Amino acid sequence: MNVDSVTFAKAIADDTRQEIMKHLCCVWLNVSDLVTKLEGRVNQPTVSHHLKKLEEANLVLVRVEGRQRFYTLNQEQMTICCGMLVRRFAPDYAENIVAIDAIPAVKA
Amino acid sequence: MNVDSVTFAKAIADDTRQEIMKHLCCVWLNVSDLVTKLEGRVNQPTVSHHLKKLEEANLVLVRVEGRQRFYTLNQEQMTICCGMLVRRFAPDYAENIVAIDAIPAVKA
DNA sequence: CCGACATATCGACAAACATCAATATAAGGT
DNA sequence: ACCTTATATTGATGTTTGTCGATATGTCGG
Repeated sequence: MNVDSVTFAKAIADDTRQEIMKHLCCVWLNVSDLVTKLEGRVNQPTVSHHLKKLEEANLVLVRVEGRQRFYTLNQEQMTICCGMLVRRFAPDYAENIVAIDAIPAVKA
Repeated sequence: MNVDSVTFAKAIADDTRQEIMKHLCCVWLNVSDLVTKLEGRVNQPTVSHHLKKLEEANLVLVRVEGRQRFYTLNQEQMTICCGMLVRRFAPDYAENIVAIDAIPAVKA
């Protein structure tokens, strides 16, 4: 599922959302865990709302387990989008980015 | 002038702004030129407003010449910010990005 | 079935933002 | 000095967006 560069930018253009992303980096967490990690700064419906936004931008992977939903950051999509941005808006530097499809194996 | 990742994301999280960025990529244009390129979709004060936002995020370079202001996209800042995003939110892929300060010479 | 738990959705509200018309500032040219 | 051109700023307006409380949906255990 591809996403244009404006959609990507909008998805990450929020403080709370980036904090959530940080917590989901290399880790699987469910919604309640995230609410806890955010230490009462926002509450559950808000977290769900942000997760939906991230999901729409394909920036999180979801695993449903019973009544819980576990999320983790989609690092591949992050890399693809950043690569797209550099190729589009920094072509003089684009050679310093390795295309995602040029990566042989990925340790997800 | 450094900029955090949320400021960067907010700066590029708009359709018109990305269109302006595209027009300023590898080219110096003044405000009137940009208004022309946008073919009446937005008018001059709006373009100035967007340029200010981009300038605040250090995403454009400015050259004042008489009463005109020429802008161009700051590709180095774009690269730095995208690199920061990948290192922060895609650490498993970060090795595929060459740090900006590791680049010997840059053809600006 | 029912109650407890996990998450999503809805409606309301305020803040942030993009846009415009009008005006201000500023720099040349005549 | 005056007019013109180039850009910035201001004030208003409509839209988008983040947040919350309340409620709905869905799932599990007993």
